[in-house]
Amino acid sequence: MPRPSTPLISHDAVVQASLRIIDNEGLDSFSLPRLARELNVQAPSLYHHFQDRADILRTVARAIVLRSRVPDPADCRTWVDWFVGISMSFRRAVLSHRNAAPILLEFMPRDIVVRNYELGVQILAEIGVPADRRILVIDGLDTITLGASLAGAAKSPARAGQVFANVDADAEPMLAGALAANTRTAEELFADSIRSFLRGAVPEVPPDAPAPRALLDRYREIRPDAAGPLPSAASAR
Amino acid sequence: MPRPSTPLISHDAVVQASLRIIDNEGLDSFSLPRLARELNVQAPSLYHHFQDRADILRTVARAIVLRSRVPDPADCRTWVDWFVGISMSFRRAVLSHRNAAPILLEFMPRDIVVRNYELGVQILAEIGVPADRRILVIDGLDTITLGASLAGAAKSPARAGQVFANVDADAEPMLAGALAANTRTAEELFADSIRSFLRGAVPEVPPDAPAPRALLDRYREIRPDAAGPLPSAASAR
DNA sequence: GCAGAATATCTATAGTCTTTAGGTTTACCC
DNA sequence: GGGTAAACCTAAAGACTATAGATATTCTGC
Repeated sequence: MPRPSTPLISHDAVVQASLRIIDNEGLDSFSLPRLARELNVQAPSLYHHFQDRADILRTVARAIVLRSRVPDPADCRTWVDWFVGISMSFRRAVLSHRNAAPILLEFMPRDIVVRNYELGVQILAEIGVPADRRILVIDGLDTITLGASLAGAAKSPARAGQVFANVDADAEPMLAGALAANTRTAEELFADSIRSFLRGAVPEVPPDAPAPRALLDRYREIRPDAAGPLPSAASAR
Repeated sequence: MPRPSTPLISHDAVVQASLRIIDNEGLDSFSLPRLARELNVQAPSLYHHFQDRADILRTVARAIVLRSRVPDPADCRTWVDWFVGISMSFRRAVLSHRNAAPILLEFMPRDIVVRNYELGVQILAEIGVPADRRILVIDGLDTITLGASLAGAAKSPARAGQVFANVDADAEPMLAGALAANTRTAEELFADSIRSFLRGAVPEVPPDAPAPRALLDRYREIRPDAAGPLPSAASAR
């Protein structure tokens, strides 16, 4: 069955099929024969579209991260809202394919992330953060966001909702007590961590200072693809 | 050559040999035949000591994390020093085997980390952090530390020192400018991120409040193995 | 509307890797 | 000193990545 009228394999179909396998059967189940079967094709045919296995995984990683968005200016009353929004969007994108976390660690498309940080630095400049502290803020956010997303995704699915697992109330009484006293969900903890970090890293700008609206609107015109509503929180708790 | 007088394979020897391979040749080069060769042994012999490949990697992950220590009370003038110290110790332990980061993501020994957090919660209680906010602090620190360590380790070795790679001065002028204005090393940025987070998460306790010395000393007596000097920063920049 | 080139699939196969099965010799225990 | 268990071995099954080369279809230019 050589050369069909319409190609059986496309980059998009490969990404979708890969994510279907990884989401439903786990990363260990992903292999070229398995992926080929999902596409009704023989494994070596994939090499006509991708250089090697890593090339496929790189493409999958890009697709996951590309679903994260710069928040809609309308949703950002304060400058803090913007940073919390972009971080949550990334986190949800990662957690919606939690089995793919190891792929993201290896093939994180830094260029996509870096592109969005350009606007982040502009916002910091606009609201009055000194030049020598802007990288501290951006790097800190990058770290917290990536770390929380990957670590959250790596949790066993059963304990995905819990904040900490493996806590023994006998061996760690205070920690167990703190967990009992905690009222926040994992997602709320994440958002509050971002807010706490910003409060501590930028003490001279009040957290409820308004977002620089003109800047956000201008960016939206330049790169309409980057902005958009946050994906649903449904499966990303 | 069956059953030698002294065993050729031991858990410790396997961990050391594994790390030697992973550090020098990369994680892709690690395989049971390669490990067996390093130990002058045949691959299936490893199954007499470990259940499977994952069991070996789990053991390696534990060994890496076990090298992180609770800081020496003498080095902790303030409570913030203690949290910065424990986080830096973990980060250095991970970065001293940067090629092993994917192993840590999959096999992170949460029980070791959790054990140390018990003392963290006790410190927070002692200095007056309200019960319902203690998990926010511990979880935030956990996230930042794990995220910064894994993300830092995942960087290509050439760019290990740089804060951000892939920044195009034409496409991202403000970000490039911020990078130029940054005076901190990656390690200093990490420490400052921790301090910023603590300042923002615990605004009611001054960052220079003293560490609860009695608590730290008591813990050191109970678990002398956990405490100790930070490993050298030599290769963990 | 056809020849030739390029394309998209296939089959076959080499070379790894993980893991199991089962054999062999040495060390340890009573 | 004899039996059992430990710690190694060889052989091989089964899966996966990747390459080589065959084959039929579509596209291009005339």
